[in-house]
Amino acid sequence: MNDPDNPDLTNDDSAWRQLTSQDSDFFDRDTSNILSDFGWNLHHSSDHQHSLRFDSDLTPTTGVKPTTVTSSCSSSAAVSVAVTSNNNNPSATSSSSEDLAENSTASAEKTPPPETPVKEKKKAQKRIRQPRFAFMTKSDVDNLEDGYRWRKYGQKAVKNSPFPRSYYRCTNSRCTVKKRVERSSEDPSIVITTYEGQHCHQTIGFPRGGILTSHDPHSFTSHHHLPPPLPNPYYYQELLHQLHRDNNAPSPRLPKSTTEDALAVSNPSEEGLLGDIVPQTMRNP
DNA sequence: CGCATTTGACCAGCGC
DNA sequence: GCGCTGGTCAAATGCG
Repeated sequence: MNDPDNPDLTNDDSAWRQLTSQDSDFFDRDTSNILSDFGWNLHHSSDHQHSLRFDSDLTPTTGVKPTTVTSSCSSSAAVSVAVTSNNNNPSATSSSSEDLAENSTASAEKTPPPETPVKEKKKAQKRIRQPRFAFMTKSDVDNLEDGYRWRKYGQKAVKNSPFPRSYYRCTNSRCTVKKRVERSSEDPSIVITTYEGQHCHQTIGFPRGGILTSHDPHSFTSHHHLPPPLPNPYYYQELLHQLHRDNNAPSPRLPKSTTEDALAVSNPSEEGLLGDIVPQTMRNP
């Protein structure tokens, strides 16, 4: 990889195309329109900032290059979005950074001593990279309610951050979804949550259909003393499905851009996950 | 008692 | 080979 602090980002020119606000009239449209071009929808609030990042490899056979879309809105509704879709085509991603999720899970199934059948079984399992996405939420609460139950299985101090990173697994025994939660070192009020994998079951907390939309800002603003509610979990699930479909479809029209642009959006020297996810424009408005 | 959390140990990957 | 870091395991502990 090119930057250990930002394992999800690579400087590999062949692996990334990048959009920035300087990139043609494509960005004259607002963020929502941009996302809708990908079949995605953006939901944001006026006083809670959300940033989404998708890191998916659902379509290993498509020729679609990994794509990053970043944007920020200068209006009072502060929105910053970083969307990345990575296919799993080995030829398209020579950087080992693309294998972060796989590595992490492989680590979880570290070569076991042959004495335990359970571990042998684990070893025999073929790891499949899970789609990941991350988003930022301004909240005093670390573990935001998202409709699923999570069991904490680890906590680690993170380099360049005074705040530890917590690791959670979905409590559903058949569900392999994990999430990482950490606070931004620059803005402790921001919680960075990274999901890996897709739930294979329904939520336990939210009724289906309660998706928050940008047309309903009060969904956020009326709960100043509560952790900002996340959009309905199905929202993210559906986004991932959208991503899958789009990656199988003809490549969306994207203006070409330079790697320099890509690097300008996320400074590799920034701290860990934050530097990976948060566009510069959001961190330094 | 069952489940969740805490926390030190362990492992793999990577850079030097 | 060594050290650093991220990620996970698993025993101990806490809690309802």
